[in-house]
Amino acid sequence: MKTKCCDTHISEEEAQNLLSENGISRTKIKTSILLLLSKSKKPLSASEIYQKIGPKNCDISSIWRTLKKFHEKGITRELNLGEDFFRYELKDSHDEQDHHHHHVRCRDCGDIKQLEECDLSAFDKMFSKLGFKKMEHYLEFTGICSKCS
Amino acid sequence: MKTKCCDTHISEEEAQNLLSENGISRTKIKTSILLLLSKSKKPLSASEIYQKIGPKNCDISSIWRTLKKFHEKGITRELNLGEDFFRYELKDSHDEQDHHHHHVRCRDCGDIKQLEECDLSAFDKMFSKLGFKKMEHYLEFTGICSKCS
DNA sequence: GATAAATTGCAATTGACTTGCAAAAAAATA
DNA sequence: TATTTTTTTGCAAGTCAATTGCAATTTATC
Repeated sequence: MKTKCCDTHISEEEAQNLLSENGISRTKIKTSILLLLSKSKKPLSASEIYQKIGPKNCDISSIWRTLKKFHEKGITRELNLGEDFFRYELKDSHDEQDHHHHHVRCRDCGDIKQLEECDLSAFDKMFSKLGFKKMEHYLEFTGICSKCS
Repeated sequence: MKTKCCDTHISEEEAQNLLSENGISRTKIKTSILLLLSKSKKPLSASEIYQKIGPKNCDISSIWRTLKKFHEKGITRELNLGEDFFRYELKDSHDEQDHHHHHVRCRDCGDIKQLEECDLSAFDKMFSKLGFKKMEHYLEFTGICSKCS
């Protein structure tokens, strides 16, 4: 089953299939979180998800456990956009190479936009198109060092 | 006065001058933090600094306040290397353009190395030279959006 | 439908980071 | 140098994201 990270509505049935395919119980909360992530135009934080589901309908700890499990299973990506918390988005499940994209966040209002291209030189034009100024970027690498592999 | 971000020992006097130049009180703690950052081969976290200075010799809140002030004055750079805390390094005080570099962090042992070049295509070679594998990179942008400027 | 396994809510806990306040140290002024 | 003003410090308490133990509930398995 193919899913896209943002702004792609998946049905409740598709969400449940995604859970089954990954050996995860098909519960109300997990389905809801998948639907929310698929509908959102930007990656969501745990507390945003919590607010959307409704504090009466679930506990924040259940959301954290779900997000952790999704991340372990490779269903979602955990993003740090320079805020002091993480955001989560669905991975494209048919994209073996994990063609992740990037985001621009306004340091003033916090608005987040998704970038469609991933060539650094191309970014500049895109930023002016988007109306963004005073760009700063954050680029870091992780890997497995020689001692550990 | 010229300082380099990592692995450059500055003297106590140089550290104190750096403080004065930036209108910051020349206290023992602030001088110590500058010296530690200049000596370290990798960016340091607040708690690493706290351990090195010695918990009996200062309070962690003073370290946080100092790091915050250094950051405000542009003396240091605040880095998020995909951990759940920040690391700090000295900026090169004579580098007007803030030619920041990047880092590789081993997802296994946490070891951090500094990259000397900043051309994305050049990174691949460097990683094999460093013996790093299974690279992942984290690239995000922030800026000021049209609504806010 | 009964049993085993996983998930949930609740409450308590950790760890990064912040803040108010009074005492101590540094800077400014005479 | 002595005195006043300003800044910094330690301590304690607090915030907020994220984690964990446990008993009750739900889902999966047979």
